[in-house]
Amino acid sequence: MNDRKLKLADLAKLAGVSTSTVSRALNDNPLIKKETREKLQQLAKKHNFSLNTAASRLRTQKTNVVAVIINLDGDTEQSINDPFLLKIVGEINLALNKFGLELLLSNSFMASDDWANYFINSRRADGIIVVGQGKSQANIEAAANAGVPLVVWGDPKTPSSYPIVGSDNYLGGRLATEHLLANGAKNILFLGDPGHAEIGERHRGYLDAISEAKATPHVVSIDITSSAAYKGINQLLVEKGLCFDGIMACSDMVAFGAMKALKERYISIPTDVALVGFDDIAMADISHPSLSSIKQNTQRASVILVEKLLAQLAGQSVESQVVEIELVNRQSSQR
Amino acid sequence: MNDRKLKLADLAKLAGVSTSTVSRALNDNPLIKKETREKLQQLAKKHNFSLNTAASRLRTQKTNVVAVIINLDGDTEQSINDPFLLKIVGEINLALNKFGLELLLSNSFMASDDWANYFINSRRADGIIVVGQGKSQANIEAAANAGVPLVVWGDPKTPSSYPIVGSDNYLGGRLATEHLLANGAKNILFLGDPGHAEIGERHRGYLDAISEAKATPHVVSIDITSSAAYKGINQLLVEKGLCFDGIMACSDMVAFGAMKALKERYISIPTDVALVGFDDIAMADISHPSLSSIKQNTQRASVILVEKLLAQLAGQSVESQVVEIELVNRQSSQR
DNA sequence: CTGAAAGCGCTAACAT
DNA sequence: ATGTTAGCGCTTTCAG
Repeated sequence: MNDRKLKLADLAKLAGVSTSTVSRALNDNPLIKKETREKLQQLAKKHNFSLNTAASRLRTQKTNVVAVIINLDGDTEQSINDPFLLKIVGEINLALNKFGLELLLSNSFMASDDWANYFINSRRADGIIVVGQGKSQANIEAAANAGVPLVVWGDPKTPSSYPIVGSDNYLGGRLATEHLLANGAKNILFLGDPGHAEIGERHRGYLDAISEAKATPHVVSIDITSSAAYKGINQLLVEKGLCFDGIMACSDMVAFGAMKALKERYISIPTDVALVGFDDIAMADISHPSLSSIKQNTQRASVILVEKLLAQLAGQSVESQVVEIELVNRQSSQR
Repeated sequence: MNDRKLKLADLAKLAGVSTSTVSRALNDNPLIKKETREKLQQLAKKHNFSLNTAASRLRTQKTNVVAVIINLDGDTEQSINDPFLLKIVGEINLALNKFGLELLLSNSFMASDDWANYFINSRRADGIIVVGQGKSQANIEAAANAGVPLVVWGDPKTPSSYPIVGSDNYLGGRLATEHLLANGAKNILFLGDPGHAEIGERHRGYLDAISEAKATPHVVSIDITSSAAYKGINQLLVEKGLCFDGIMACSDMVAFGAMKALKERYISIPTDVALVGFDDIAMADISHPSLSSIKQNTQRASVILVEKLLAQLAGQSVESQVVEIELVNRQSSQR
């Protein structure tokens, strides 16, 4: 790093071979004899040499970079506060690294209308992973139809011209609700915004489970934030009193907001109200009472997302895919 | 995006001017007459044209990319679970975007010994922002001395040859402790690992406040995770009973772990034990009781980090800088 | 104010 | 198994 930056040609001169040989050796091209290759790789390491990615990207027309876009309807609240996002982004990064790809992070470009163009046409990235479907899929659809290689973390059952990888939200909603019913809850609230794609599916699962149990559904539609949940439950309690004995929350953060409202009024969890969240963030285990939740397999989903993106880049056609979910049974729903 | 990718030369031909004119126009070079410039910019937009960043990076030897490295001693637990990290990374991204820079995220390369080389020598990024000092600063120091442009989010009072931006951790520790004392706590525990740079400073602040109050310090040294805190407090209670009436936790997540242990034993917060955390994550406001905490100004710190990196890239010498902190007073410490 | 032309550092046909 | 060489698409000196 101290000596003026070496280039491939310098290294070639040092080794007394041609630039193509060095290039091939460093790229593990099998055309190069093993011992030559190893010798050159050692020389490179010794001189602290790295290929200039700008040059090789220009030449190969590939970046090995994937842009990850956090897509949250300008709902900055959630974007900044939900730990679940970090979990996903972290897992995606790991998955990308595994395939030799790098992660260009963006949480602000979704706003502009030609975000896809921005990343792809400018050769900033080879493909895009969109995290979250948001409320409207129109712009994603448009980008996909324009030929932008992209995959989406979201609800895989949504009809789309691009692959969506995510949990079986319907099943999650159903399992959570059935679990509450099995634990004796009769009047179960759904807490969340069904207008949001993934949450809409959770809501459907909830509705079906409720209807099978011949119970009455009740939706408290709120923004996907703790504070909205807190306010929503508070208001309901003020207006109608304790008219429910179970809550299926659309996310753990939302569940915590509800929990706070309940605790402040000394409504016991799970005795008076049983509660299940969604996401299984770290806090679910550490809250008191601990929060039962639907665990999403973010690690597996991330690997699949990357694999699908790569397949797409290789020209294959790819389908949406569901990853399994699991109910994690903790104190908040146990009675 | 449908027609084969245009290049600068194509656009120049379309407009009947030279490539240099187009290049200058798109880069807002004042040399170009205003009307020519606007005409060309419109043409570019109309044809959905973007400059090929690989080519321009190769030519200019600048990437306008900053690598952000999450540095956490391979302590994956915290890395994946602490919402505070997301907050910082999000803010840094915003700050970078403000300056026309992009964020290359890395949470796994710190492990390799030549991470700095990897990003800088290969021209993947112009500079590096390291988030967190971790337990050892040796490798950061080495990279900085080798001339890698880098800034660190950490404790600004740590002696270093690179600029560190972060909160006044000493003051934070002191304020939190003084606050607990003012609320009547006599036996205040410090919960966290003082071997960690930033936490060490918080600990020093704690010690000074304790000693001024002629109280007795007591450190429970644990990993910076909720579960370690939970176990630590549990064990202490088992072995010595309720031998304390206040806890200064090194982070909010750690505070929540402690809270859980206390609640499970029906020890009242804040009546029996008053509690203050650090970071002021969203959950602090939504927990019950809500958690008093030292709020770090991550937004301001992020902007400063980016400014300092830019100054460094411009060849100026830059110093570490402290950003203000603030005690947010909530229920957990109120009596 | 605009144009011509060189060259950033690499890779991959093509040649041997 | 290795070398020669053209060229990826842009920016910028130099010339006008």
